[in-house]
Amino acid sequence: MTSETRPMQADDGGLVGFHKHDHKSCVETGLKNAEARCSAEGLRLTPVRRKVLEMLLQEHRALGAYAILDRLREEGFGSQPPVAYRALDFLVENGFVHKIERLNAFVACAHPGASHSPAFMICRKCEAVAETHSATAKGVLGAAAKAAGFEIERTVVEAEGICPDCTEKAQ
Amino acid sequence: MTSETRPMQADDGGLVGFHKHDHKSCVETGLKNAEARCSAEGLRLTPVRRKVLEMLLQEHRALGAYAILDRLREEGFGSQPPVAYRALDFLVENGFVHKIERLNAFVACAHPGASHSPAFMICRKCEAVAETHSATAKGVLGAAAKAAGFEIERTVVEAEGICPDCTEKAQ
DNA sequence: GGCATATATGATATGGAATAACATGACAAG
DNA sequence: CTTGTCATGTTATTCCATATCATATATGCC
Repeated sequence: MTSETRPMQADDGGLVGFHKHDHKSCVETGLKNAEARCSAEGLRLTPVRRKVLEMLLQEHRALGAYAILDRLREEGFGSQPPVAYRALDFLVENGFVHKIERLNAFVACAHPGASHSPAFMICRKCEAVAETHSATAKGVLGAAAKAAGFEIERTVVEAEGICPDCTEKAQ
Repeated sequence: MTSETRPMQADDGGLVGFHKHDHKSCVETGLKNAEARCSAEGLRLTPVRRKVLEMLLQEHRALGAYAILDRLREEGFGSQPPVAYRALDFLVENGFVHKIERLNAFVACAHPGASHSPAFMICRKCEAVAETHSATAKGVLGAAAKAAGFEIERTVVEAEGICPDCTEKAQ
């Protein structure tokens, strides 16, 4: 479930999620980062938004909107769908959170600040989600798009499969 | 949804890649192809399944499950969600149809028979969907995955933006 | 052909995702 | 204090998806 127990692996340039790492600092710096960027850009990281981001930073997996909603209710926030969706909209719009289309669920961004077209690897067993950049993939697809006269605004790149942990355990 | 109200036009009539083409033969060959493969592989292209495939071949855009369901009802088939979903499951499983995760909707495969990890371009204005192969994108992502020890089973590659038609019309 | 088995379909019910529409609260600027 | 703006709360609805069970139909075997 959690990433705490995963074996250490070689650095691969920014992939987060299947690696052992200092998870507490991961949450802290994530929140700090968001606060910094919000105050810099005049965005308002309100209590609900902050709470949702915190929840997502605590997991390196995707959470569905209704899972988020349940926790919001427990924490005394509003308990109706729009409460969660509005917070998520804000976080996604400003790059703090990504939506995993394959799962209709959300993960905290692992490369805060970096301008990115992210790509994801989703483990279908443990539901862990790792993020990596896909500038290259966008470039390749971009060529096809250019040839067709299609103007890309956003890309969704998600790979589904088995993470290293679950591969090991299966043996 | 919106795809019901958008009239089929002779001149934009099927955008397989946003190109003009003989759309009637497009449907015919699509069906013929499916029949051939099914009889070759011992699959059963039953009336519902065939009808759903035909519907999707007639549009080069994604149809939601409930839009499909509406038309099935009109044609005298069962009118409950599982009827549509079961047919779609069969068609997707056997590569005749793809699901567009971004839209929670379905398109007929434009490269029948080819073993592919498809990639899609989705116009957010007219909802047209073009399919292209993404072997390259998979290769690039595959490198990152291999480095991480992640075993890719399936990829979702979808670009959202504006198709050539809508770009022109906007001017 | 006639029967047993597997598969496909039909219908009911339910749950989860997402948004529309409307009302309220907090707060800053004039 | 009023107005405008933004965030939040609430209700209701739409759309996507699946579990379940009953019935029908095709297929393979005798």
